[in-house]
Amino acid sequence: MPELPEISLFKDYLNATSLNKKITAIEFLHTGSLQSPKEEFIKAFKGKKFKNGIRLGKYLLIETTGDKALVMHFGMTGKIEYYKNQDPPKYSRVVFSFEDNDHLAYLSQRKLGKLFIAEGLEDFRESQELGKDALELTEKEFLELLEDKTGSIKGVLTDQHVLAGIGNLYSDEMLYQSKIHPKTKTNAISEKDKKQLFKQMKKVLEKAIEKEGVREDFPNSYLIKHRKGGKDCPACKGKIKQIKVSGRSTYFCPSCQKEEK
DNA sequence: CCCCATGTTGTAGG
DNA sequence: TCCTACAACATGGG
Repeated sequence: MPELPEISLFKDYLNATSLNKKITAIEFLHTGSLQSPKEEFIKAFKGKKFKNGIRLGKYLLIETTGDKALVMHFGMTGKIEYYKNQDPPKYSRVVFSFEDNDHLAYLSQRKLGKLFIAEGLEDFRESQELGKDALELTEKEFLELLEDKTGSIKGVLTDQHVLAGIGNLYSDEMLYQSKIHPKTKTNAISEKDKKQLFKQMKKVLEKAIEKEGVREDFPNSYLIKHRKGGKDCPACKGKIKQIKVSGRSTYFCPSCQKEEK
């Protein structure tokens, strides 16, 4: 699930369920995601409370009553699940148990997610060399970021070091909504189109948060509902095409999104 | 069996 | 330096 909109939902979910309760135990069903030894996690978080979840690109940073923050990354298939009185959900890798006997599980089916211990928000941002969050960017900053880039626009949008939060699914969507071919060289895009892309970037991310990432609930004019090679483009009745851009499967409409070089 | 999947990272080459 | 292609990680679904 996890690009910026999904992490935003995880953040709200965490803040609604798991704050201000003492963590009485941390159980590790699989340690592959840990970026520090598990003893360090126990030392940093056992006996502490989660105070506040903050989204940072595709990362969820959780401030605690201790002096360390817990950071979750979800890879391609991760999520969190709050539960009580039952076995951990399938694919649970780490389980935090609270003083009221409820639990928060960190799940990662494909084990591509990561858990970090961080000093704080800025510190973590720097250590990961993360770009500014896509939802916090101003138009001016966005235009400046694209300024000197020669690579494909899709590659730039999904480069977390340039701007943080956009992945494969939603980059295709905002390019489709902006009628820009994903392979277009970034510095070949007109000022007008870049401003349009900025607008669509915000709109698409906000719409996805509003719809809670549920594909079926998006407007029919969204590519996400037709994201498969050979399907009809909702705007022009052409066929959606699949290609590879920046190593990722990319879907677009060849007649709406003309390739300009 | 094959290919595909909302991510990241390291390597090799132009 | 910057960019692209590709493999690797690990697992499940069609």
